[in-house]
Amino acid sequence: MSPRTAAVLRDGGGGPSLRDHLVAAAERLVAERGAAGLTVRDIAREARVAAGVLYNHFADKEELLALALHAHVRAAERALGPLPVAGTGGVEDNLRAIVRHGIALHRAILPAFAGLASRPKVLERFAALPNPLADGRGLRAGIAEYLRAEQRLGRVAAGARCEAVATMVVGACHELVLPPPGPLPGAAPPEVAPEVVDDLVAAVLDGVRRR
Amino acid sequence: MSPRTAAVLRDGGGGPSLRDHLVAAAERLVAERGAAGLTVRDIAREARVAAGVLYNHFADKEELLALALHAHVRAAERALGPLPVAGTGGVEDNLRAIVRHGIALHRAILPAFAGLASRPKVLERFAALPNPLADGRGLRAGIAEYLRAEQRLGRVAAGARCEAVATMVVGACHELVLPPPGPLPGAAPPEVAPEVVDDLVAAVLDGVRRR
DNA sequence: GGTGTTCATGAACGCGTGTTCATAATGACC
DNA sequence: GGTCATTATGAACACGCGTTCATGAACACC
Repeated sequence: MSPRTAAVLRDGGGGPSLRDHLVAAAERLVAERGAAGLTVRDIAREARVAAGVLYNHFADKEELLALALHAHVRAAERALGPLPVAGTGGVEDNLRAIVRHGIALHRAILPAFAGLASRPKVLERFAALPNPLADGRGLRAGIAEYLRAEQRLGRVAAGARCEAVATMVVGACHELVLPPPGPLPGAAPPEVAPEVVDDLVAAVLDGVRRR
Repeated sequence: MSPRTAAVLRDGGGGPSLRDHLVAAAERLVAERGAAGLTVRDIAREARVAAGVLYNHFADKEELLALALHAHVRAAERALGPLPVAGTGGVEDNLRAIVRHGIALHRAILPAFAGLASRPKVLERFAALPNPLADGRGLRAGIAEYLRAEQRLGRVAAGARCEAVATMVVGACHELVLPPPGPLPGAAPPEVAPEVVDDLVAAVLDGVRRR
């Protein structure tokens, strides 16, 4: 890209800066292939820019990847919208929506983070950014909060263990979306059948105790 | 290592072959640092052997890592022992034991697999080995089987969603053990307090429905 | 005791990586 | 129109990786 193009991208009052352009390119690749396998040259090629350019706008590769992951997560959250509000609708329907929300969030986000556990620097930088619902841990907090609110309204059992249930729900969503380690490690996480969601909700509602 | 030492290791009727010695060294490193970051030279150094030696005994690095992971998982399973048997003891105590089992298994195994999602070749080779309880998916099947057996005995509710509950339990164990993506990505997964286990069991038993 | 085979050694190769740097092209300003 | 500050370029660097190979040492056998 020529300096001219850069200037075009930079000025214009709110037009996208080249920095944003680079983050967007990285975000695209992160969504497609995951952040773990990306190289600086991959990102530069996607942005149609020489590799060295990145270092005019970011300290290093990790900073750019963290920003791309952040943008990706934020986009997913925006697309999914908020969790149900306690006191509105039925508890069972709300739980179903929550489970679907969790599955969709994990399906959208998990591949981007696959393999990142062994590269802590990106995760550190990512964690340092403002992350409302970042990594699913925020989702757990949101679900627990919803349950406690319903509990205050008397719509779920007074003795319910809200935190534990939230942990189980998030964990189940995570688990259902994890790709099986077979010979075809497809990039797309598996779909989840509606009956599975219903069973999950039923299990959360009723437990296993014989009555 | 000299060829003499190699011969010493090879013969002796049941003495460990150099191949086993290498797998054991790799297993040690896998347990300590995880399989993702290991290099051939790391493993060779741990085994006190030149790096090229590996290629006399394994096709490539992936084969050795898969075997090391396999050995690591089998060792963890052996150390943990079997799941409770349906019909013996109390259901609540059994569930507690199952949850503890799941947490311990994930704590022992998860770090070894951290970051491996982006390197499918190792996982493929690992999946091709005989894995009874390998990756936690087997644990899910075991828990579901236990619950169905209890159900047949009339000790858990006839309407209980055994598969869904198993998914939630495994997912919760996984979730509790996942290291928070903070500035200190310590190798050791977090401990889990006994009250958390109790809450989880209570949630599994009773659900959240208002009665 | 000589011969053949096995197998560890350690240096080397080829490649891909993140990162840097001198160069040159561009627009802004007087 | 000339000067200057920006900034993209693409070649280059240094490093670490998986892997290979000629060398030589040690044993087994006749």
